[in-house]
Amino acid sequence: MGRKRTKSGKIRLAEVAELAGVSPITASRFFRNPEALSVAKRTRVESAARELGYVPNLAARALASQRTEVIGVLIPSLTNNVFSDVLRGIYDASEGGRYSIQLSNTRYSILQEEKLLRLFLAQKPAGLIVTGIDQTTESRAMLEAADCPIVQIMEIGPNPVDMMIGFSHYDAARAAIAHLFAQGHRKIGFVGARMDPRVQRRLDGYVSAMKDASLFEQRLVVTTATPTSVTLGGTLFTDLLAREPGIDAVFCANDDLALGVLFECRRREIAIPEQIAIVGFNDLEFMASAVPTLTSVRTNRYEMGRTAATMLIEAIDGRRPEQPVLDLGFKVIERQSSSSRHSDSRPSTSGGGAPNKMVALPSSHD
Amino acid sequence: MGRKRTKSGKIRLAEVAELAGVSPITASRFFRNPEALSVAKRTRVESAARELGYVPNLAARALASQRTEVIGVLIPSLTNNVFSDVLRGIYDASEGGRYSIQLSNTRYSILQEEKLLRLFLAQKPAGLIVTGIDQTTESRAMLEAADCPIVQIMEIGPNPVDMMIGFSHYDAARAAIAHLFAQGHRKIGFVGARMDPRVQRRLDGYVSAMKDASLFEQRLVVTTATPTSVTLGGTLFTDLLAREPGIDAVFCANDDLALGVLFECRRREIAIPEQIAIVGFNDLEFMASAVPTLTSVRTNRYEMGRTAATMLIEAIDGRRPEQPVLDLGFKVIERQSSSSRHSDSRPSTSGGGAPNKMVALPSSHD
DNA sequence: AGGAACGTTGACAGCGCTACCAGCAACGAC
DNA sequence: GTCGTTGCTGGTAGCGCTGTCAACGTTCCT
Repeated sequence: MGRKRTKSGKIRLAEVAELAGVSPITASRFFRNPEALSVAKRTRVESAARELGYVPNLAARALASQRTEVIGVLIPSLTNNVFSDVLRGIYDASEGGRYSIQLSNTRYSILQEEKLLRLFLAQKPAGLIVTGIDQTTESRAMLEAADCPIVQIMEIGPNPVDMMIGFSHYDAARAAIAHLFAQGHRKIGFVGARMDPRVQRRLDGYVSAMKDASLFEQRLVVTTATPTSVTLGGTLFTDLLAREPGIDAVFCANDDLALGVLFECRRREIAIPEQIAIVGFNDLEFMASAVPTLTSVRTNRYEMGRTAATMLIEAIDGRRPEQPVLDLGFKVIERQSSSSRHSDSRPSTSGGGAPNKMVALPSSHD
Repeated sequence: MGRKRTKSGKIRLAEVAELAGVSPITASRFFRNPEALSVAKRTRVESAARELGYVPNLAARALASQRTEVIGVLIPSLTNNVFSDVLRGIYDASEGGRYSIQLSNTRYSILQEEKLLRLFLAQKPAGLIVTGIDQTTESRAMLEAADCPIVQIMEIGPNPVDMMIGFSHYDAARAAIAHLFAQGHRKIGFVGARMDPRVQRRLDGYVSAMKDASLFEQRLVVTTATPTSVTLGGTLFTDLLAREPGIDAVFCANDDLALGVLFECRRREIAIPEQIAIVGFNDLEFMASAVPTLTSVRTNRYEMGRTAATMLIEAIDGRRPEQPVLDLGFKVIERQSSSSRHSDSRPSTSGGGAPNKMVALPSSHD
């Protein structure tokens, strides 16, 4: 016969209902849709629940309702500052709500992503946030078949699975190069690490801008599959100089590399920006504080995470956004490392303070 | 009458059991303790499950077994590099296993931590990882009453709730100051931000080392509750110089501040280490690559996360570690920014390469 | 006044799995 | 030959909650 389980000692919904003098189902409704109850019963259930310290059993709820209140998040890296900002936005937006975040790390592998996706979908998540637009065809099929809202983050592109929020890395790179052109630079090198799809698109933007100006040369591009680091910035820049000593500017695919280039210039006593200009990507906090201050392309990472989670939760609750694809754009933040007007240089004090020049552009979808 | 639920269309354990020609309970055992089955049934269930593409329903499992396979992780910040390394270790160690990670951010508030703890414990997690040893008495009571293994990470101290892994921030700070003393520095300033309990203990270590040498002065200490940043390093250092222009070294409570101090010295044309030596804390990657390279106290953050999760999972599975408190120690990595032997300076090439001097010390518990 | 429409409530069964115990066969000890 | 003992298997009864539908009372309309 049956078991003699320890009954877990916890307060159940039935106890709350009994104390409140209502049926269990009414008590259940109180927690899911309080407006459906009469005010009298609502207050009775509320005080009963409080008095008993009732906490719903999520496992039972998930089993009975055939759905979970879990939002799956797939990101390629936990180390990269870029994703920690996005994550913070996601967590901030989900905090206090009924949905909990289930995070997994694809390590920049789309096969790993596919595996994790399979795992996630088997648990019927309430929603999914996935990074980028480069999934395996298998992953893509699973996402399209999934019966939950999905947000793709970090970039925008054609054929969204569902919702999409990000910006055009291609356009952002072109804007960075346009800025360098405007400052009079011509022999502009590209330094990139990891070469994940988004970095690749920044490279594509660089190449197209250079080709448009008939200035592209393959030897101006130095990339590696190695994960990014400040040290690597110095190494790649050293390679670039060896190949083409005559460069007058470097566009770095991210800010860590840019900082590495800055330090390498210091070691080699190369004057910035007089001899070589530097532009980074993402506008991490330290860029404004370096000596000289470093130009970068600002991206709205925290906002991206926050908005993605907000949109997703709205969609889960049945309020789909009017605008399923959101372009958060970017801004080229001009600082000393690429400024030809030296009189504009900021005074030699701690970073921050003086407003930076900005070139704001919405990225166009192509 | 009953409902006409859509039956979710998914394969259930009963179907697997039927195809394998065993009872559902035997099939269930296969997934939890395969050794308990005869080899014949084991293979039958295995192939049946594979054939049907069976995925266990975690909600049903959790409901029936009265426990979840969730490990709760409470950390104070998602932005801080320090925690992203720890997190990466935790995720790496849990990957592939049966436990999933539930992460929450306390934002350095022990009240928020208490709230989250209550939330977590209500769901009966399989285990918990909490940051630090400074919980509210209420939190402490909940942790002690919790019937799951718990690991406290980031530091070690007396009275562990259960397991503990970290190092002594106090001793690490003392070692950093001892190193500066050995290099002949005497007027050593302290720069700290956020002032969470661990930074506070680094300050305590600094104060005690200075007092031991009869060199302590209150005006050598500049701190703020503001979150840390590179820019803030410059600002605090500026304050420090204003108070005490005669300092010959700065101990920074973390590496971001140290980088900010480095840049501020550049702005003020203060020679490092000739006029002022700099020591940071954590040894983030960029420290080895800065110009000059920056001395720091290396902490084993990834290992800490990894080991914490591994220990916790072992404990959940009933194999408690012999050593419930683990001191991961630290190392003072001496680099140019605090080296009085200038001939030792590294050649002007990209960072990395030449081995660094190290002073390894296990932290003593006091 | 009769009935439709609405708002509110409750009974019932069951979501998919596992704890508990019992049963059964095989084997060794006495 | 009988009695444990061990190893494997299965039956039963839930775990705590919610979907479905029916039923009730009230209001508003014709």
